[in-house]
Amino acid sequence: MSMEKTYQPAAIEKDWYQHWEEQGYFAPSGKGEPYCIMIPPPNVTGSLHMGHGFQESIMDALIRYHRMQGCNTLWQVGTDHAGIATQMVVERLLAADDVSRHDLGREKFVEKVWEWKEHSGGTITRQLRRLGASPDWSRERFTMDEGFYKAVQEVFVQLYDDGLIYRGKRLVNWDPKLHTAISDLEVISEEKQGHLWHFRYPLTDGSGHLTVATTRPETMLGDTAVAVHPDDERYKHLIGQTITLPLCDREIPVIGDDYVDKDFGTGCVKITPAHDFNDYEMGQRHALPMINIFNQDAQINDNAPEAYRGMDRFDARKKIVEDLDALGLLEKIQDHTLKVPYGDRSGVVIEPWLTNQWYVKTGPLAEEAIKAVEEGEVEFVPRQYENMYFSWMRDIQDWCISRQLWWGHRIPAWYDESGKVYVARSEDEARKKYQLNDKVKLTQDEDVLDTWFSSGLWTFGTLGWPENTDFLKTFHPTSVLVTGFDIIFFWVARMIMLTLHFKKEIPFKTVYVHGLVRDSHGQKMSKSKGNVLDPIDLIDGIDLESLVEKRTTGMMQPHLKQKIEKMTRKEFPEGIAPYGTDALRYTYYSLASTGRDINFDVGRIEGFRNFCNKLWNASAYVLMNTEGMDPAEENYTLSLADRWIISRLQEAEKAVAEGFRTYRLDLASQALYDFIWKDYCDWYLELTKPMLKPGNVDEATQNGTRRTLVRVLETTLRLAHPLMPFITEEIWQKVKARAGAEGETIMLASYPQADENKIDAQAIADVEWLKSVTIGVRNIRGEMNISLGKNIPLYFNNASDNDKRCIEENRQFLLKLAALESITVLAPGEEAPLSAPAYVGDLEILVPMAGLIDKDAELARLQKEASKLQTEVKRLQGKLSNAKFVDNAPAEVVAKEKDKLKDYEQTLEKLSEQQSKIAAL
RNA sequence: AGGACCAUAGCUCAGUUGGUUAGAGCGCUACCUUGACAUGGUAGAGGUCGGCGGUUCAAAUCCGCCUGGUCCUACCA
Repeated sequence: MSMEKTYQPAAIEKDWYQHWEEQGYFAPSGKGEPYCIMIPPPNVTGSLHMGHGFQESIMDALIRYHRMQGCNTLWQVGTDHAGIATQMVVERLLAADDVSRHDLGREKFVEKVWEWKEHSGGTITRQLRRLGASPDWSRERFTMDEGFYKAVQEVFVQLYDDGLIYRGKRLVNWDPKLHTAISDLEVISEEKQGHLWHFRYPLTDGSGHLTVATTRPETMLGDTAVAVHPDDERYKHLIGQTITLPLCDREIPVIGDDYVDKDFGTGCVKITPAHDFNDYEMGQRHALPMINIFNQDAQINDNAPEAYRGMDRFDARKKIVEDLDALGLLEKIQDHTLKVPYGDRSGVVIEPWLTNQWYVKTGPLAEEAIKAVEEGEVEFVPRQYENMYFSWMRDIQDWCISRQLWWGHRIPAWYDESGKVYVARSEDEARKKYQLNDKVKLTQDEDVLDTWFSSGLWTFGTLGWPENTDFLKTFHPTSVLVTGFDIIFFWVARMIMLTLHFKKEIPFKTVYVHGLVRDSHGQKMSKSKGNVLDPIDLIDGIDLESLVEKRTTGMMQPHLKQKIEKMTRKEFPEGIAPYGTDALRYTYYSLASTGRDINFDVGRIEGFRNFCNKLWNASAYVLMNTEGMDPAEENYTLSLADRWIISRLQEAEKAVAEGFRTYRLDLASQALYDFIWKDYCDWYLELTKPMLKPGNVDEATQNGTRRTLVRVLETTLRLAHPLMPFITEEIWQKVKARAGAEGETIMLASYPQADENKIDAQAIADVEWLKSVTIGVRNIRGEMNISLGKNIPLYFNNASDNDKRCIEENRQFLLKLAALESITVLAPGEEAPLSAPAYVGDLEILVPMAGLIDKDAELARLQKEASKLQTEVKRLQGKLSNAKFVDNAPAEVVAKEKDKLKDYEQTLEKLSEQQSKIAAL
């Protein structure tokens, strides 16, 4: 069974994936404890980015881990219909043919969207396969699925009947480009440089004027009051009087309200209840009229004076400032920094606008949702994210759930001709429910629901609710939700609220919150920064020209093109090498610690590609040395090395399990990496070499070595499989027979569990001894530039009984690992040749200098060692001469420090003896 | 304005309940194509753990303040 000289991921990944999928290995086994993860449904228009890659890799590791542990594992995938995003994509396509959705009409347009979805939607779920993800594809769901729509309707109707959904005319965040309301969370406020305009508003009685300051002059057309603080000595006598609003010639009152900050601006605020959230509330308090001055495009409407009608809001602003200036009413213009709200999809300034919308009354739902987390029913990992959750939940606003879009779940509400609303699952049901006869004409609400409304039902809606299906009974509540903190409010909070209300149970037991993937300098990856990495490119590799091309086409700001090109060429002069899926996944795991930012450094993936190659080549060695072996051979004895690697394996298994238990995949992956590279490859494989050399040891010991070699490898592969699925499967298939393992696939093989009884403390201690001695010799060789090709004689002096035993038992190992020509143990009093020394406790390891070592170089080496120790000795002496330390610290700690000091002092003494001996030459 | 998180080697990151000569990978230096692996091996250099104070016998670790960074939430028109 020969293997390629280097690991070639591209050669095996697709085949294995296809095989697994065809064999149905991803589906729940139907046996064992249920374990379920629901994918946070990515946007159907999306494609796989680094953040997805990271998240899916984590979920897949958790799923594979539990599947191998015998759980009945369901990982359910799907996408959400992303109302606004998807509608925009399709509209843009239509626009290319100069067609608008209004040309097509609603029904035709929605058909087009479905067509698009069939052909182009779900790119991301296809890309998921490249990551080796193992969800049950047969249960892939979409938020617009028929069954899911049923759940959405059911929830809407029930919430309405429970009094938790209502319709109301209120100010909403209106997107004048997309012509829809959006929720608070979809509004991004950005700090901008603007102005504060000071206008004089004349008092109606002609006795003077008030000066108001505003950042939005155009809204003055809708002013219905001017507010001052009731205690403001400057103005309080004016409360109750009126001013005549310039340009509109309307009389509006001066009111007192302690919302006004006396010290900001002029202390007088113009109040526009129809176009500002704070003014709206003040309007409610003072029963002010609301004058809406904008149409849906945020152009001035017919409620405003004729001169401004039809103008865009920003043009109107300019015009109004000019006109007021002409009237001598512009007092001054100040520079002013303010937060401007933008729509996160459209990028245009959001307008508070008065419309009829549907709302969820979140108060009662939030109360339960807070309780679930407080009482530990739902647990956040890391815990600190609970604060974020609580702070939002305790200050939650009612949730505007209607959207003026065509793509989405249509609101199950009907109106009669007088505008009275009837909520039911269908028009028929509405008639029955509200006892309406056929003469009443009903029309369905035109609006659709916020995508997150349906996403909120994801855990139970996708399992068949409202029907009580077997899957629902088995897998709900789900085990863990894996998500980014950016989505705690959007989604996690809403899922908890809705699921508690409808299922009377939590949606998931644990929320594992991971960080956000950024570039290696902590910058957010974005097209406009040109620092985007595509996970697929890291897997398959990409040449420089294609990468530059990819990063610089379709840019919103073409002027950045040159900069991005330069940066890309500098960072990736050779393009990106193909690293393979397992290396990418391993990189993700190594970064999955508790931090909030994940800085992805391409330098690290290369290291893990090398790691894959290391495992690959170690396996080649194992295969080469176990050819033709009988896995059932019973004539074997385990050597020290065998017992040691088996012990270390148990410890690695423990560490990996702990990493999974605490969601510290960085620690799990590190433990595994160290075990494979440092323990298994660097030491154990080297130790097997002298054992397998003919004539060195008896047959039973050789059998033991072969057995251990292949069995530890086989176990390690299973241990590593959740993290690196492809390479482990490929190798496992080659070694399983020799290791006496059975099964069709490593995916379904059992997961290794640490066995304390297999931890052999003596073996660990002995190998530690062996390593120390070897490293001592190697240090001398390395520092003295003695080639490893040259075998050297070695002397031991001052050996204890234990040292002598170790020397004897490890003679073969020592000869090989330290490349020795001979080993001599000096008897007490016996004179050693002049040597370069290393010390392991009391044991002196001596490399004779004759013909090998230069006097000055050796003196320098000894001096370096000595000064290191001197620093330590000084530190320890100081510590131990401090009575407070000796009196107060635990006796063990003091004893430990004393031992260390003694040890260092002795070594130091020997070093200086040695120095003077050599110096005397 | 309030809050969270972060600051450890040139770079990207670990560091459990306070006690390690503070670790890893990459990069760097020297040597090495040794029969698994040069995507490798061996050895080495490199850190007043952001700053200042405090608690303690003992602080990278706990507390306070400051500086720098990232990000939430709420905003003064």
